[in-house]
Amino acid sequence: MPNATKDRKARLLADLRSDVLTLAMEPGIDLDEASIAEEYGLSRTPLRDAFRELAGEGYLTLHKNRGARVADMSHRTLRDFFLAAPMIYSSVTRLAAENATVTQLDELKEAQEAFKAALRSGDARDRTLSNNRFHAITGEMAGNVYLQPSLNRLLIDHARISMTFYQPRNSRMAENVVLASAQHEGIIRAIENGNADHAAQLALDHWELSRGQIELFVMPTALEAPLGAAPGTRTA
Amino acid sequence: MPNATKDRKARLLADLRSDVLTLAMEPGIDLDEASIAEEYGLSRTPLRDAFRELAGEGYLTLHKNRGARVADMSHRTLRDFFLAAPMIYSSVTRLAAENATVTQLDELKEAQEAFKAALRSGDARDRTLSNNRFHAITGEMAGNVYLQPSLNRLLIDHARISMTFYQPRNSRMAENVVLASAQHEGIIRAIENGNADHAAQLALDHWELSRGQIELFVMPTALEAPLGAAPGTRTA
DNA sequence: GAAATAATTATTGTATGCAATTTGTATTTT
DNA sequence: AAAATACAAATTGCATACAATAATTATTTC
Repeated sequence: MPNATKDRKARLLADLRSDVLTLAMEPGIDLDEASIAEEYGLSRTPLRDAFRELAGEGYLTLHKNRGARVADMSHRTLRDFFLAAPMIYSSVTRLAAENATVTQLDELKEAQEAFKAALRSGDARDRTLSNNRFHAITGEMAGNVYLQPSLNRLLIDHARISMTFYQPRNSRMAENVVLASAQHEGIIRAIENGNADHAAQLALDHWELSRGQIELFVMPTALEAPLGAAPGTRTA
Repeated sequence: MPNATKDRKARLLADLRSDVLTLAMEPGIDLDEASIAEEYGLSRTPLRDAFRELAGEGYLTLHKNRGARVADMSHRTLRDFFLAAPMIYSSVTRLAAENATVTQLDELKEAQEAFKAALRSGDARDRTLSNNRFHAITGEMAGNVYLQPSLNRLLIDHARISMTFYQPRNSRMAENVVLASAQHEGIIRAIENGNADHAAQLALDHWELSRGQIELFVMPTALEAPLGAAPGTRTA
């Protein structure tokens, strides 16, 4: 009577999702059916079912006769990400302002509280997951079945990119995270007031902040070492 | 030795996809596992696997302990469709012009030939499927993993909406289909020349034509009958 | 006779065993 | 010794059997 298989399957799904989002499972690694099935007390049938479900959502990719892998991330996907994100984020946030229900608004505020708590605790995993949840809720608010799948795929990789690039190693980065939190509050207000244009603009601002943070990491300020003088240098 | 189970599963997937796209399977109806499994000579395990796969792509929806249904279409989805379509179509076509390979371009031309052949034959099913394929190829050309899932969902419902609304019942509608074909040719040229801006604009034009066709059907010109004079009228 | 409850049937979800495919290792051949 | 082939182990895919859940029918109760 404790732990129905149904619950174990739900737990598996939730675990895999957050493990992928937080990079606890690295992009590209393949998942062993037998060991995971045993770990969760499930047979391989419902496990494979869960893999298919997660593959449909973009967390995993399935290769025939080769099993499931954590969805890959290449430099190509990073470029695709930069292209698609601002358009989808602003559109979704606009529609969220137009269609949000009071229940959803409460959920959004709740997610934001969790996000702030994560900032205080300094736990990267919590920060990523609560931020992910915040934006996923805006997707539910928008309620557009055609945009939702793209948003959710963006959110998966946004979480993973943040986990690699968002480890505040200087004050500038730390300030940005606080600013991001303030932007969340602004988005909440815009949605609450049904101000669609403003919500869309705030989403773009929010994206720009995130983009800047990522670029800071991808293209750091160059080292300043005089040519040919660096110790340990072998050839020009 | 003929018809490996693998092939039967592939056939099942292809059949279900085209049946959904062409409305041979109506939105909302539920699929019986046992009968379909028998029809295709498969056991229920690979069948359910196929259902999950198609659910991930948006063709079906899965309800727990209630099996699979053909994805629904409501007035709500129609509104969502009108909102999302122009943005996604134009973005994808733009990216297609930037990234298409020669192989993909050949496939696109091939799809367009099939589309024209379908116009000549007058077969609505062929027209819908070849048109669907044309636009799906532009999605592959764009190759943006974040936009593709939304595009594919749009294409599913675009096909279904076209199947209901695009049955040329007057010369205006028939002309529009020929114009749509010409627009396809324009899109091919723009992609071939790598003219992204032009491709994006042509995609918008193409969308507007389709939208107008749909509106013609959703909001037909009103009947002109004098008030109270219609035969068979019962109450005001 | 209508409503409610119980029993039956049908359908979906899971577990196990077997078939097929792939991967790694050992053996053979040049 | 290197390459190629053949064999063995492991992993994935499918089929059947069973368990659990929902839908239907029959029975009881008022």
